[in-house]
Amino acid sequence: MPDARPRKRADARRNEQTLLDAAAAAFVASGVDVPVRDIAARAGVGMGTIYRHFPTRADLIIAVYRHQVEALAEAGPALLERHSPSVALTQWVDQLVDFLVTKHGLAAALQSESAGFEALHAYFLDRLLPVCAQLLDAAVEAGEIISGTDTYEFMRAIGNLCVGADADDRYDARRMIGVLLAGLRT
Amino acid sequence: MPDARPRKRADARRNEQTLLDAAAAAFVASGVDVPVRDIAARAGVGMGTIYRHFPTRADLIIAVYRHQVEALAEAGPALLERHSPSVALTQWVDQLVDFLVTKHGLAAALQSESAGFEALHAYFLDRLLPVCAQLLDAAVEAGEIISGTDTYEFMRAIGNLCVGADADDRYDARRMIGVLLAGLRT
Amino acid sequence: MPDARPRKRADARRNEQTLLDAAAAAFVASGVDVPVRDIAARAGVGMGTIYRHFPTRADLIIAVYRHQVEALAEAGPALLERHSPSVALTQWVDQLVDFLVTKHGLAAALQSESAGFEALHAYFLDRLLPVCAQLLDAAVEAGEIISGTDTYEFMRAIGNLCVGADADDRYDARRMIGVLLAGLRT
Amino acid sequence: MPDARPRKRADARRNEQTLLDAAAAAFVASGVDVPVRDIAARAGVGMGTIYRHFPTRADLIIAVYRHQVEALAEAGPALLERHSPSVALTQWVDQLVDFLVTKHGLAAALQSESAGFEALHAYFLDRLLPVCAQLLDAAVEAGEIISGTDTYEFMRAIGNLCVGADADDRYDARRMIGVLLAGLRT
DNA sequence: TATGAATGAGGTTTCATTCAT
DNA sequence: AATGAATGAAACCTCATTCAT
Repeated sequence: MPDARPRKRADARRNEQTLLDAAAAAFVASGVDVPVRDIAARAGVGMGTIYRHFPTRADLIIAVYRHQVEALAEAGPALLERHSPSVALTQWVDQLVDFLVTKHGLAAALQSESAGFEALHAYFLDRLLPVCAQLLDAAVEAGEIISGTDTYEFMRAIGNLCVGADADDRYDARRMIGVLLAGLRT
Repeated sequence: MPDARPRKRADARRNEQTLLDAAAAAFVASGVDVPVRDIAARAGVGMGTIYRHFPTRADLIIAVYRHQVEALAEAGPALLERHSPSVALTQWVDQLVDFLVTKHGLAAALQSESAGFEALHAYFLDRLLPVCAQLLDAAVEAGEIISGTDTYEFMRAIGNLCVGADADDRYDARRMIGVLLAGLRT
Repeated sequence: MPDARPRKRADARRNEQTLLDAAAAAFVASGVDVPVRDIAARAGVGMGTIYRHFPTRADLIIAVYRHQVEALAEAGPALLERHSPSVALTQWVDQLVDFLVTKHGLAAALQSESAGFEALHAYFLDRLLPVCAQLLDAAVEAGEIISGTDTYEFMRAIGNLCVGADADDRYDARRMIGVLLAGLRT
Repeated sequence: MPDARPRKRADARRNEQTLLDAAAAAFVASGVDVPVRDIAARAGVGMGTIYRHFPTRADLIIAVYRHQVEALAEAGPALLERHSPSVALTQWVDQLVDFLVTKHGLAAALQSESAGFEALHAYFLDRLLPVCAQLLDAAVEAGEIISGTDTYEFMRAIGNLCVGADADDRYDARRMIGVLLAGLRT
C-alpha cells in the first residue's frame, strides 16, 4: 500500500474541514458557546472527534476563523498601498466590523475573561494588532488622526462595540464605530 | 402608631440590605450570573431567603443597582442647570461610565440577550434613556454636537465600551468613550 | 377581669374555625397536599399558627372533615331504622361516596401509605368501620347480600373507587360502586 | 453485515436493561415518583444516563412496563379463542390485576392527574382499552354480562381497586374485583 | 482513529418546618 | 399566642469531558 498515508491525510483534512464548517454553522446559529454535542451532530461525527482535533474550544474557534483573520491581516497592507492612510484605516475597520458582527457571539467571546479563551485572545491580537498599529501609525504620520491612541485599546473598543450587534435591531455597530473614527480625526 | 411593627420590619430591612451588599459583592467577584448559592453563602443566609426577597435574578440585579441608577437619572437635569450642554453630557457620561466599569459584569449583563434580563434592560432604559436623550438634545440644540444620533444606540455604545473594562489593565473605557464623544462634536 | 379567659376561648375557637374553613377550601382547590403556606394565606394567619393548632397535616385533615365523618357515622343507624338493610347500605354508601368524591384528594390521602397519614386512616376507620359493619351485617342477616365480605376490604374498595373521580370526566365512581354493590347482592 | 456494530449495541442494550431493572425495582420500592438519582444509584450509573435513555419520566415508566403491557394486549384475543367470553374476561382481568398489584405505585401513577403522566395514560389506554372493549363486547353479546358498561370506566375501576393493594395486608384487590365482575353478570 | 455512552458537578427552584421577634 | 422570615434538604435538568469499545 504505497499511498496509504497520503490518502489518510487527505481524508483527515476533508474530515477536519467538515468539522470546521459544522462548527462555523453552529457558531452562527447558537454562538461560540454552543454545546459540543451540537457541533458534532452537525458534522455527523462523534464528540470525541471534535476533542481529538481541537482539544479546547479556543482551538476550534481559532481554526474556524483562521482564514478570515488571515485575510484581515493581509488586507491592511494592501489597503495602505492603494489608499490614503485614513481611508485605509476606515476600510479595514469596516472589514473587521463586518467580520465581527456577522459571527454571532464572537465579539463577546473575544472580550470574555473566562478561562480558556486566552489562546483565542492571543491569536487575534498576534495577527491583527500589528496590522492595526500599522494603519493607525500611518494615519498619524499623515496627520489625519490624532496621535496617542493605543492600538490594543482601539481594537478592544471596536470589538466591544460589536458585541450583541447582530441581535439588536435598534443598534447599528457600524454607525457608532463611525463616530469613534470621527473622534480620532484631526 | 408610626412604628406599629418596628422590629420585624427593621430586621427584615437590615437583612435585605445584607442581601444586597452580598449580591453586589458577588456580582463584582463573579458577574451577575453568579450562582444564587454563592450569594446566599456570602450573605450568610439560606438560598430560600434570596428567592423570598427577589423572586427573579433580574429583581435582585435591579435592587442592587437601583440607588445608583436613580442617582444617575437625577444627575442629568442637575448637570444641565449648571453647565453647558456639552459639558453636562460629558460629565453625565463620565458618571455613567464610572458606574458601569466598577460593577463587574453589569455592562455585560445589560447587553446580554439571555432571557430573564429583559426586566433589567427595561429598568435601565426607562430610567436613563430619557435623561440621556435630554442631554443629547440640549447639546444638539446648542450646536455643540451633531444631530441625528439615536439615544438608544448611543447608550448601548457606552455600555458596550464598558464591557470587561475593569478586568483589563490595558483597556481604559473612559479614554475610548472620550474619543466617541469627540466624534459627536461639531 | 373576670371574663378574660372565656373571651379568649371564644376568640381561639373562632380562629380555629377560620383555619378549618381555609384548609377545607385549600384542600378542595389543591388537594390535601396543598402547601401549608397556601392554607395560612387563605386563613390570613401565619404558618406558625397552623402548626400550633394542628401539629401534623393529619391532624388538620381530621379536623377539617370531622363534622362530616361524624355525620356519616350517625347516618348509618338512622338509615337502618327507616329502611331495609340493603337500601340503608346503598344510601349510606352513596353518602360516603358523595363525601369522598367532592373532597379533592381525600380518597387518595386515605389510601396513601406515606408516613404521617396513619392518624388519618385510624380516625376514619375508628368512626366509620363499625357503622359500615353494622350495615353489612344487617344486610347479610336479611339475606339481601352474600356473607363473607370483610368490612375493611369493602370500605377500602369504596375509597379506592373514588380516587381521582372528581378530576376525570370519563369516570363516574358512583356507577362503578353501583356495580360493586350489585355484585354483593344475592 | 447483520451485526455490523455489534459491540456498542450489545453493551448499550444490556445497560438499558440494567436501567429498566433498576427503575422497576425503584418503582416497586418508592413508587414511580422516585427521584431519578435513586434509580441511577440502583443501576450504578450516573443520572445523565437515565436522561439519555429516557428523556422524560413517562418514557421510563412506559419502557419498564412495555413487555407486560404488550403481553396483556396479546392475551385478550388468545383467551377469547379458548374460553367463553365471560371466562376470558375474568381471566384477562385476573392477569391485569396481577400485573397492577405487583407493581407498587403503578396503579396510583396510572390514576395520577399530575402533569407528565399523560403519555403513560395514553400508552396504557392505547394498548389495553381496545382489548378490554373486545372482551366486554363479546361477553355482552353472549348475554353473559349486562350491556352499557363503559370500557374506560371499567378499566379505571380495576386500576383504582388495585391502588395500594400490595402494601395493605388487610386488602385483597382480587376479591373486590371479583365482586365487581359479579355485579356485571346477568 | 472514531464513536457516543457515561459521568457527575453545577445550577435552579420549592416547601416543610423551625424559631426569633 | 401569632407571625412569617429563614433554613436547607431535595429534586430537577444540562452539558463538558472522559474513556471503553
